[in-house]
Amino acid sequence: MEGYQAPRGMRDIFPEELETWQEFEEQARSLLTRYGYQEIRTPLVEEKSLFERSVGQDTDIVMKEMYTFLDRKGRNLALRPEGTASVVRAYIQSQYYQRKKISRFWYEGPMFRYDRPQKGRYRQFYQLGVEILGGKDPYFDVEAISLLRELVVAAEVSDAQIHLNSLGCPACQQNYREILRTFLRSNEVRFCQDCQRRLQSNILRIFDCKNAQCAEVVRVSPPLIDKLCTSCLAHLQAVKEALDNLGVPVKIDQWLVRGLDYYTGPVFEAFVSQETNAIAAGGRYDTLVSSLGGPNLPAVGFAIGLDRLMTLKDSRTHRASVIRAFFLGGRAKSVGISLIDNLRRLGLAVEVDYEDRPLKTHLQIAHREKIQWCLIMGENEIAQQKFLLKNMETRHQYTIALNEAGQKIRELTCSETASVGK
RNA sequence: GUGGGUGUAGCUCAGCGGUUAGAGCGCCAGACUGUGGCUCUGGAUGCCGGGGGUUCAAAUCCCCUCACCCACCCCA
Repeated sequence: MEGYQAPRGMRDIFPEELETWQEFEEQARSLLTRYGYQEIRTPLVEEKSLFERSVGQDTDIVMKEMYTFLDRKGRNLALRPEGTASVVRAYIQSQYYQRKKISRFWYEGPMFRYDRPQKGRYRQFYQLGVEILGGKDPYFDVEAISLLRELVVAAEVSDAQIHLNSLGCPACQQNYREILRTFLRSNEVRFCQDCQRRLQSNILRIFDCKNAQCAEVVRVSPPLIDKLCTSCLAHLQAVKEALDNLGVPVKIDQWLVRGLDYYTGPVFEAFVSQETNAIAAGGRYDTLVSSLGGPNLPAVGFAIGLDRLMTLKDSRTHRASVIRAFFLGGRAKSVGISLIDNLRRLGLAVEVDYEDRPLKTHLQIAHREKIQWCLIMGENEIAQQKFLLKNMETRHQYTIALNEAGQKIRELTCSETASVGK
């Protein structure tokens, strides 16, 4: 009652942490641009049924994890639990496929799932995703996977491992489910309760079971990869070979399956050593566009879990790049404020401490707050039409004439910041 | 959704029926009137997550609730 707190599983991200995010986002944006991807922004809210149809009626996401609500007109809406459905919907709605043969989109933003929170798992979490729409060639899968790898590398986390499998086209999948079901039926009694259920609902999920007995049965069951049709197998092999040639390390993982229903071909997940959960995942979804009412166009994409990735990325704390200004005495304050006003116009970042404190205290505060540069002005300086610029790290202090402020500061802060290193 | 753990000062935690709730770090003030990292001296830390109950007495025991963490389920 007394104090508000963020809803369960949702959190605030403060500037110190955001610095890490922004560092990555900068890299990512540059990388994505170089790969020819364009940003797309879609609503956080969509019709609930969009996700039911795309993600799948029988998935946990749809069955128990969606934030749904009726709006004032009684529309059945949902907070997006993932990004692909929205992008595909936007693509179809705008008939974007009429403008370009191949569309390469990327997006970043919050997703919502009513999960039980854990470390690196939030009810509002952030994904950076990529979708290639309209491309059938295996090289599109290759591009997606190598881009994923580049992005993870850009995050400077220790080496990522990418696992690759193929779920096969709908025909393969149906066929394999039957084969697997028949095989596993004979061992049904040995499965745990969860797997008994999976046998009915989502049979491929049995591959993920950690129960030792289940794992034993799974180990001897016929691998999906052996049951792929020639075209699906060729596609997977082409992807694997091209990745090998490119020097993108991937590991075929025949037990890899995905939780969303729309995947139809190669699927992949990225892992990093410190974490058992995947930090990114994706795959080919050749039937989704048409099943959402669009033309029959193939597609492939992936999403990175940024919350997870960012906890692994080491955050180097550099000194604030902003100049801290403070003044000793009222006259200095009023002269100083018009000085910094000019400096800002020249593009310099300056923040002011307007409080009247002793110089000593100002410096202490600046020191504690890891400020790199202090701009100091008092009566003595005013008398000489000058001010002081102090490098807090080297303790060097420069006396600068008011009329050459901008130029001098730029010289000093550029050269010394660079030489000091970040 | 299932099972378990933890909530005490800004932070890390101690106290686990018995006066007025503690330590370290941090913070504030002074020594030091316009020059920060050290030192010394002094000071404040707080609805003991919230609500209810048991008791002469609750941070401590019980119930409920909220949040976080861990393992499942699932997922990124």
